[in-house]
Amino acid sequence: MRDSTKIVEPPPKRPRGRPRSFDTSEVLDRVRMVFMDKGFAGASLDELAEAAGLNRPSLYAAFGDKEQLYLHALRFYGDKSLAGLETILGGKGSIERRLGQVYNAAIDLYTAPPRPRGCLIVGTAAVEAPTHPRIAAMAHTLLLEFEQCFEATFAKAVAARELGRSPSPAARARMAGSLLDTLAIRARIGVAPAELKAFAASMVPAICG
Amino acid sequence: MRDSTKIVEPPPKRPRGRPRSFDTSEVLDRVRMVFMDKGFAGASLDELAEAAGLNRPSLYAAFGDKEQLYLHALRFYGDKSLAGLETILGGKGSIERRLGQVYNAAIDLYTAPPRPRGCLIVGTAAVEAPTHPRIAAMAHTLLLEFEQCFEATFAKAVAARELGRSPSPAARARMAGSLLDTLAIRARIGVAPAELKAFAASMVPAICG
DNA sequence: ATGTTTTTATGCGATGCTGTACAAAAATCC
DNA sequence: GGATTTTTGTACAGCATCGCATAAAAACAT
Repeated sequence: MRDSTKIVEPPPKRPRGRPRSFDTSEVLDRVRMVFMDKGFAGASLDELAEAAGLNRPSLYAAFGDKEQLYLHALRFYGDKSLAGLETILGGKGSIERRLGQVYNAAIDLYTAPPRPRGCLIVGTAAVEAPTHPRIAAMAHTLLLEFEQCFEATFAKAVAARELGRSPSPAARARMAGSLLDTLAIRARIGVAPAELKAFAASMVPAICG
Repeated sequence: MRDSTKIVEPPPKRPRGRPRSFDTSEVLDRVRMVFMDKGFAGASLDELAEAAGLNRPSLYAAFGDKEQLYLHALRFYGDKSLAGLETILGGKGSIERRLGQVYNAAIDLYTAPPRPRGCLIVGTAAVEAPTHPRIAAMAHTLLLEFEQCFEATFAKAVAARELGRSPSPAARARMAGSLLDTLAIRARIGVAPAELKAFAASMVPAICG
């Protein structure tokens, strides 16, 4: 069934051998779910492979051992979350409105059915910090990136005379990031979404005040 | 070497059989250390027994299986922490000063050598929440008790005209408890104590403002 | 002293988990 | 079409872990 009109396709660049039967992003998403449910230490490779829809050797070949697989999932999750944060913070409306949207979106994710899982970084990466320095380092880096994103946004709001100089954008960013930590933790241990949203809503004016 | 003067000793009440060779509090403390290092899922009963200085069957006989052992350690840790919190908050000085003392003490504990371990509740109990409802429930209860302790203190400060009516003591308590969460998480992933203390110090006036 | 009760200590069976080896399958290159 | 390359699926060896069974030890009771 070869088409004779050989269009210059965007170089598909099929590597060489048998093609993979899975999509990397989807595997990392499914694997992340398992890690969020059971934690890093509590998740077995059998569960991970089954959730990913492939078998252990394929997982090992594609991502390495369990720690490396987790790091891949963590990086992927962090980047996606960061992109979402930037999108919301870069949107329209007052700084208070955008901050509120960030927290509502975060709480929706943290408490999404079928069960609240909180945040991968705060809820599962932090536990492993004492025993897995690389996980600790990546978690640390990601939280920093979140705060930098907040800080840049607050700095712009100050420049636009929407916020006062004090507290500094950095200080406000620390408060904003800190609030995300708490929401993630409390969501995971079962605090109701409505309660979390009420708390977040009460904190937004404090951060922007 | 029996003393003839048979003083009415506080009824030692030796139960009946062979006496235990360990002290419950000390075992729970040592076990807690292991749980804080490795997490609940990551800690093996061999490690726990060795750290406790006794063998597995004794652990099982005294506390039950791993989850029950963890729950014992968690309750013990929570009660001790709560007592420490009450002591500091019930002490002398302005509300700001006492709050500052709370955070400094917490950060010292969270970052104590040989390595930062954060808080048992936030750092290890939260992870297990989706898979161990009883752990989640106890963690939830403990965080509530912390907040109630804060709230009572703020209410007293309001009654003493040291704080304004708004934000409410409950709202201030949520902020105060939330800050502890963040400090515990960040300590565990390696943020330096000095940085944590600076952040906490900057938040105290915000909570008391 | 003998018996009873409770804790200790050793050891074991069963299960689960990790990581890899090996052959079949599916694609490209020549 | 045949060779090559990479992925897939099954199977397996090795090890760790959990929970308990069983016997010895250390106390009290009579």
